[in-house]
Amino acid sequence: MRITSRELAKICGVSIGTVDRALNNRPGINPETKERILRVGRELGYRPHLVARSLKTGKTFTVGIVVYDLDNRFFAQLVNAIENAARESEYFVYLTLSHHDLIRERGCLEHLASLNVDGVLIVPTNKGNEFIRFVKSLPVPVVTIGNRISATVPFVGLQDREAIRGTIGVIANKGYRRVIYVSPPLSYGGKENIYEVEERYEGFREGIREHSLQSYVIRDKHFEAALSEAVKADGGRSAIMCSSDIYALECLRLLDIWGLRVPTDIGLVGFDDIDILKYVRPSLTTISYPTREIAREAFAVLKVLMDGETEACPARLIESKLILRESL
Amino acid sequence: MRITSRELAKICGVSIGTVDRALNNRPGINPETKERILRVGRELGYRPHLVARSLKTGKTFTVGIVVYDLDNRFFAQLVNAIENAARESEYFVYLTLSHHDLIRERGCLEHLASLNVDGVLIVPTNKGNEFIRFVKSLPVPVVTIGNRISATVPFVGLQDREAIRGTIGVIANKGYRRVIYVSPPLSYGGKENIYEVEERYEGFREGIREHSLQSYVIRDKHFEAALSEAVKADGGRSAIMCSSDIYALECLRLLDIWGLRVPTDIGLVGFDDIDILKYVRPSLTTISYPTREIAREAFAVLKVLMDGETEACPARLIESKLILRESL
DNA sequence: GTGAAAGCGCTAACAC
DNA sequence: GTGTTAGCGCTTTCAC
Repeated sequence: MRITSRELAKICGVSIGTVDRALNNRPGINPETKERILRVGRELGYRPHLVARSLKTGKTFTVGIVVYDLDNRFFAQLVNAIENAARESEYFVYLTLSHHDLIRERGCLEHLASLNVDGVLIVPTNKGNEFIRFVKSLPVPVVTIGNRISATVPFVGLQDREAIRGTIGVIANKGYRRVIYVSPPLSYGGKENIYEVEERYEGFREGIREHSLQSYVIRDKHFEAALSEAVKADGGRSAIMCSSDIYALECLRLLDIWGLRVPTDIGLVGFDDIDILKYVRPSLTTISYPTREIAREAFAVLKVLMDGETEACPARLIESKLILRESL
Repeated sequence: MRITSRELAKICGVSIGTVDRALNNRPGINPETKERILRVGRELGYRPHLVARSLKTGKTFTVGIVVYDLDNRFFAQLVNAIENAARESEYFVYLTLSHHDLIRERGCLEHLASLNVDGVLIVPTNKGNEFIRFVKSLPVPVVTIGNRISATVPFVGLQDREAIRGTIGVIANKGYRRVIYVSPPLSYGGKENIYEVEERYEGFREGIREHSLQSYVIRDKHFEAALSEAVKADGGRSAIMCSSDIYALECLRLLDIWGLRVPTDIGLVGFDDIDILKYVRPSLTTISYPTREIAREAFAVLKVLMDGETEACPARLIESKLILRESL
């Protein structure tokens, strides 16, 4: 059923070394011998046994990915783009899902290490010194995406803070005097890594300060009541800044129910530029999230590390831009 | 950095065989010895070398997945659910994307075979005898999902045909006299496997026949012009049946532009029940696509095959149901 | 230009 | 209860 290089050697009446030279384009082989071996190999459906090769060479040409899940569009696109980038460099990907679970995430990393992947790309849920030490103890290079865990661990992410701060500026310039910030927490208890959420919030605060605007912050998961109160409160022309498009869509739905028109009565800005926005009216002003670029960059950074660069701790911040549509 | 079982044995002053007994819960070892080995192993960060284990045992506890891409929600959810199902059985997943490319898909399968995965789950793009032979020649069990390639290859999919046929019945009962079927092709040239698309179309034709309705079929990729003509044509109260929600949303957008009200002027039904529908108004009547169930079932089927069942060629058709909302 | 042999880290069969 | 050994399929070094 499955033929080994040793068997192929026997069949061709040559040594296993010669078969290896033929199969892997190594020098020092008679072209005719090579041709014959390759032909027979093809006929017999010889397939290299990558597990055996890896054991010998120590390379698996595999990268491990750890993300929360793929129900989230962002992660799906990210993994998609990583697979593409990896494939271009002849790497294949092991996919593991952490489900935003601290223990499970560590399990994923342990397992990937045991599998001898050449590198790992992770959107981390864990944070803190102990985790940083753990990550550094792994025998493979790890690049974090989105949620930074340390300046000493390679990272690729978005300029979240600058993006929101700049957007608040645009909001101010458009004459809004008050911004309602909607950012339900991804997690409770403070154990999870919500670096990106925090960065966005910091950007909001900076923007508010810079432009002396009024602000109202909603961080409850069930934000309907809070939002209702916020929009009713008087304080000048208001805009809602959401930390993600999903919340913005939810706001849009609620505002519609309450009979408030966007952007006439109130402005609305999202974050992520998810693809379903084109089916929504009024069209949503949002901040782009260049997932593909992040994925490419993350793989590129990992590649450098996998290729032997051990001293560097690269970090890249990808720029995002405001996409002005009808809702602001 | 990385410690092997042989080194661990030396450090503990025992043989490698004893270490193996300790690490893998094998009988015939003094509990104290075992405890000591485990403790030292933990302290030194011993991690089993899964590549070496696989080479020896022939099992990798890995399944390969081949899908078009993850930008498509359906595939993302499918892969997500497969990863979950696999993990429950202690399997990990290799993810490969075919991008609906015939050659690349074969490459994915070849590679997965070389990697010695224990099984493969694939939503195939290829079809035809030659491909069927190729799939059967692989040294690992393969389960096809969605697009069937042969009754002799394990398959898990949806009852597409019955679902649409039944839906046409509901449309007829609601008094519609004419159904416009919108199903832009996924591919051209007839080389690609569009089994599911074909099944849906067959279901449509059967339904039309059963209920003696008028029909109008649109299969162009750019269907705006055709749809415009179709809705203008007279022929009694009409409903649009789309082969996927994405097209239904597109139709909704166009109908809105043309000033046609749904469902007052025209009915509309989608397929897949994608999650963004809740942000759309009028809410869309659609046919469910129980992705999770399909994924679970597919993995379950594969598991049986991986566990040694070689004679059977299981096939499962998952039921889907019509979800009545405002648009019909 | 080709062959022989060692060994990657593990498991499993067998010996004691 | 523990040790020894062969070998999974490949790559790589060295000898001829």
